[in-house]
Amino acid sequence: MQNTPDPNTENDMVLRETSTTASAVNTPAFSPLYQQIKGFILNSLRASEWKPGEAIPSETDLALRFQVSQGTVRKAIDELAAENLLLRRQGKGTFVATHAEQQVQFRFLRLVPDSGTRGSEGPAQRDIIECRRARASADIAKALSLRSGDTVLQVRRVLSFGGTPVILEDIWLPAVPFKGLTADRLANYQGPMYALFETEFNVRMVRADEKIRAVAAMGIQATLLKVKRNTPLLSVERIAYTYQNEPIELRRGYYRTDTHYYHNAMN
Amino acid sequence: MQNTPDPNTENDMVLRETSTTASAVNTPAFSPLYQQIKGFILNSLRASEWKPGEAIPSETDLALRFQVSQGTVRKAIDELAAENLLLRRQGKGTFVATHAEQQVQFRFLRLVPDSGTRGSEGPAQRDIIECRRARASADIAKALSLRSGDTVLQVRRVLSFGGTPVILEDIWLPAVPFKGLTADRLANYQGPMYALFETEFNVRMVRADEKIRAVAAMGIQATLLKVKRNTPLLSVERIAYTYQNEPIELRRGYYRTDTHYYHNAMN
DNA sequence: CAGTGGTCTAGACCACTGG
DNA sequence: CAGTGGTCTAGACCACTGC
Repeated sequence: MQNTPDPNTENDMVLRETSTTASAVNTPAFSPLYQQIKGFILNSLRASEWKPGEAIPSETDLALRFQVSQGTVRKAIDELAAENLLLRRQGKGTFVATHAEQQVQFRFLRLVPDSGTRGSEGPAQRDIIECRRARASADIAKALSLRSGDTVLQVRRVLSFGGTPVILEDIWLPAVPFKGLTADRLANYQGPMYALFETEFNVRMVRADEKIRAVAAMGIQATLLKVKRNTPLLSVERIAYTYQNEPIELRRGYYRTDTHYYHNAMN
Repeated sequence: MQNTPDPNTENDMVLRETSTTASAVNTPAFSPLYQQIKGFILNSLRASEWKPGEAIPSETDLALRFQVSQGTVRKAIDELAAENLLLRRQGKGTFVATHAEQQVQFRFLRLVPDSGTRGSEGPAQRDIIECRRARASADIAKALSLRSGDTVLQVRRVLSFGGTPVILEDIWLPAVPFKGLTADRLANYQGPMYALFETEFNVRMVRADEKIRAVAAMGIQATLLKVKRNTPLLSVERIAYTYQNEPIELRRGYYRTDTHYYHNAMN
């Protein structure tokens, strides 16, 4: 195979067809090979062809499959690894990232204790206050790309560290992909909720957006977090996305920041 | 030049000397070539050999200089670009990142208005309330890696959007690198403060850590931000770092979050 | 030991910028 | 047009893992 891909080569795995037609105006739409391979891998991930924690085919495998050089596959995987979708382990292989791994657990939880690091307080105590089916209000529906009135699951829980309640969260999930989720299931599962979502519902959280505000604790919040009314709390509204930027979870959290702080590292 | 670097080759720019001695035990300390090149570039940046906004030598230049292939230089630059230290522009060159660029302005300010995007409210109004020399207290000194009692500059300012005060900030800077900084200089400068630091004091902010809490507005804060006492405010403590992870600024901000929110995008 | 990812090369060609 | 970064190749060898 020459340096310049030969358009006449057949059986070329559908790739390499960037802007062949060269018709009239515009439509350059140049898309590098590695981007196309990235797209293919992304599709396989989305289709759960390779599951979180499993290894994907080796670089040489994929290179053969796509009829490209290893370096090209490598660049595609590099980008996916940089986006935390894949995890490379030298000598072993490339693996689909998962929230179940010890190291990257609570990847989206930025609250850390004033002294010590996360985990130094021991495991969090998790109390499910509520778990019920409901109809999506307009704002919930909008956040989750649903229609108003669609069925959603609503979960309310409190996380405590060392016996002190620190986080109160209301979580909304579209009912369809999470069919069968119950309070029991949540309460009995060890490990992060997002790990449960992966193993039980084939939903992997890939990205999240948070809007953070300072608010005064209202009645329920004050009660559940055991603080006085009007205590300042951090309000954290999170929308989490799966592959392809589909919103799949809305979470409204209230954090006590008298013993913890929200940490944001910016590069 | 063969594929395997020949240790006998002379005049090799000090590079390529990873673990030649191969003495007794351990000390593998394998360091890839591209890491060494990355280190060299980092040193040049630190030494202000190439200034923010300027182009660094081309990839082919650097490859010749280090006697390595272009791909190796490329990988070094790739990583630095991913860390936002360099900025690649196809057809033009690779540039030292700067806070003066329109696109990446306010890279560390995560507060955005509830409606519209940042900047949609027009430029911020900046009022310098105070700018004075002081002695570093224990906690300030610790944050800036100084000794208690060392001279620091303290700046207090208010940022307003559409006439409403939204941000109150206290800023501490070590006096030495910022010699000559005055309230006038700050007040008259157009553009982000970090851009001023680059051009006037050769200090480039490269990374920052923020600790975020919800607090109740105290007297001074309430007055300057024109809110009632005890209004919940976002407390944002930032430590900004230059190259080599030297802390160079401590900033304690109080943000009103009734019309704005702190945005955190997590990958 | 074979198999994986990680580094490095030398060279070709493409896409973009500006004079 | 020359010069820059961006893509791609084919092949070599290194570092690490586990059987």
